[in-house]
Amino acid sequence: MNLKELSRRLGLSPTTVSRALNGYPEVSERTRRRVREAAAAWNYRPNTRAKSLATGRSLAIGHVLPVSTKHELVNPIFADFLAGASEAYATAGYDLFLSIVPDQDEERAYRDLARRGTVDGVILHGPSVSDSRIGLLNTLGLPCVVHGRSSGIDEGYNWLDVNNRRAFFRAAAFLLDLGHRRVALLNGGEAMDFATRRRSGYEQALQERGIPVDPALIAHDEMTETYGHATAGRLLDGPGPPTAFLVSSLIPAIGARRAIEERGLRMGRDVSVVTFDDDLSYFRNAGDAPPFTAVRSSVRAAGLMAAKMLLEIIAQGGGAGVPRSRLLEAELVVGQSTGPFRPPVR
Amino acid sequence: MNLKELSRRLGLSPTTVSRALNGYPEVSERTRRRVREAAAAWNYRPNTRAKSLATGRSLAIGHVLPVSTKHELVNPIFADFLAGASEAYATAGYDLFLSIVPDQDEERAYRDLARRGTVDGVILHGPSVSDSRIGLLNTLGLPCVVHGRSSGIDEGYNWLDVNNRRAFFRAAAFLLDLGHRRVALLNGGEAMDFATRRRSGYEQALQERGIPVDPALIAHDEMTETYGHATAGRLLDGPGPPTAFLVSSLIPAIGARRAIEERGLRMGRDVSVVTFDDDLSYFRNAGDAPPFTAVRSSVRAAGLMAAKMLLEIIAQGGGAGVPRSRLLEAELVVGQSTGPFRPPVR
DNA sequence: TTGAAAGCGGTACCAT
DNA sequence: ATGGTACCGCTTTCAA
Repeated sequence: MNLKELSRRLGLSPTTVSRALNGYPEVSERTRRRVREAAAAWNYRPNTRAKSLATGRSLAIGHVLPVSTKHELVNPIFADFLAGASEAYATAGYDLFLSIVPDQDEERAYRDLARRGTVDGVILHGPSVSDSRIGLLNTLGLPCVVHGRSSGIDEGYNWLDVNNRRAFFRAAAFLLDLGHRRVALLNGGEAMDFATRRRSGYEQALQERGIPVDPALIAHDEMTETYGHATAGRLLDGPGPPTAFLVSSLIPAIGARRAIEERGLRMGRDVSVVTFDDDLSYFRNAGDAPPFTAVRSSVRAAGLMAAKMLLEIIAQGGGAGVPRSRLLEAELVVGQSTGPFRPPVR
Repeated sequence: MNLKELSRRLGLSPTTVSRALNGYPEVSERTRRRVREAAAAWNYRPNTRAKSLATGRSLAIGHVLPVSTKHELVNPIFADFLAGASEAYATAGYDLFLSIVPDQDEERAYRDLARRGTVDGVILHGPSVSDSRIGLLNTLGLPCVVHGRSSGIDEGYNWLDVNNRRAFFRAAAFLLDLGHRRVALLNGGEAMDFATRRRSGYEQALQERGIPVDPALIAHDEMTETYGHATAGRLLDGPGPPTAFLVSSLIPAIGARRAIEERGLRMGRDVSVVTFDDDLSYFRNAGDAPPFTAVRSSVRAAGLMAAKMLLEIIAQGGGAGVPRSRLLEAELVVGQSTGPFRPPVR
């Protein structure tokens, strides 16, 4: 069932039917209702491709996700972000176009997206410091919202981020105030913008307490399970092992916990592990929202917000308006689950 | 730069340029080369929407993912499956549309997808026993590959699945042969096809060893962290607590481990936890591929295979050919990481 | 081997 | 308030 067919059955022109369905004011209410009912009865759905070819808008949003060629694994949290974004797209009648590309191909992916007219805008994931993609998208004229920020970028851009610095400041402060003196930081790759902010929060907490920052306790790498396992193991076996780990993501934390268990150490008693992923600490939330779940819900919410932001920008012409931004404050949910988080008494 | 523009610059007709670019044989090699070079030089990319409108094929595949309205969380493993599928689509020139819908809306999502001509085929995720979506897609004439299977469906359909039954048989047998007598099964929702198969493998292992199946040790629910935490806690606090847990997915396993840690029990010594997610056990793989990573890699591979299967089906007309299927044997990677997995000596 | 022209399924301008 | 028609960018007969 297409427009022509439907209009023939109604004895109307395609023009009128199109107008009726798309809410144009010049259609009489009687006609509109007739058309609406017929469309529903015949189960008519406009062909998206034809529609977007005619309007010039694709009614789709692209999410381009770089994956490391080295590890090929996707941050699992990403699925929740997409679920949140989907919700926004569904209500706005947009499709979600997903493009998972090896990181070295990413620039080409954006160029293609723009040239082929596949999407009306994109959400940019995993920004690094001075991320070149932001400028590229600007040049291409493709509206964009960055999930995260990119320090070093001068031009205005739209972003939604969590307060990584504050979150890690608070997490580190929490551990230090319990008496920990050797807190290791298992951070993300050095080029990642979030990693620099998290490190800075961690360092500030130490400095405010007059505790020297020990570079040996800070690690930067892609957040894999192997990385968490190897790094935690190395630190635990080395001189002056940490009594607590602050881990940037769930995945390396799984590895770190395994390293701890392998050494017969008790979680939360001999060694504490605090994991962050986006805006929530991996502490325990006493009752119904366990930590990982809480993180995931919040990421889902972030996806929803970012998508809405992008849709608004597109609705307003997509051009260079005032850049929008939103900073989600870190929420620290503290409890006692895998131990009291206190340092062991020597 | 579009076709018309490009052809004007070349002094050729759009027809010839189109033919040259799409590999039609009737174009002279000289012309073809000229066109190819010009296209590359001018960075020409055909407009996907126009192309698919003209050809009737959308050059896109849809992944429709049902999410529980209750929990709204997506199985994180899903991101890896998508990454694998993406790889197949990228090489074939296909796009990936993602549609994450509340489970009660799913039927409408499929109908829309088919009618609006958004995609040439879909991959169906999370099939239940006697899943009605398979028949629906058949009716709609939308080529489809099921990730998983659906017992109770008579008509032929295409699927790719792991050997859940055998995997859980082996995992349970492994624990029982170490001397465990009370092995709890934290399974997925009762309606899920994979859950029935996993349970059946688990039960067979018990029966073969003459150990009665205790229904109190078997739990079925959506695989959330809360579920794992609450269920494991309840069983540990109850009469005749299990000495081992066989958990169907990483997420509830995180909860279960937390319940164990909270009770001061040592992982792998007082209580063992074995997690499955798709075709790999959550045992430890000694060196460079830690368990969770191994699982994810294999899911990625499954995504790649499923996508290739679907693309072949579409290439062959998409119609009702001989249904294809592929059963991935479970791979059991055993090692000692969070303890020897032996039951505690009483 | 190349080109002209008629669609694909809509939208939107210009008439009426 | 409704209809005719020229596009949107590409493919595909059909003719030359």
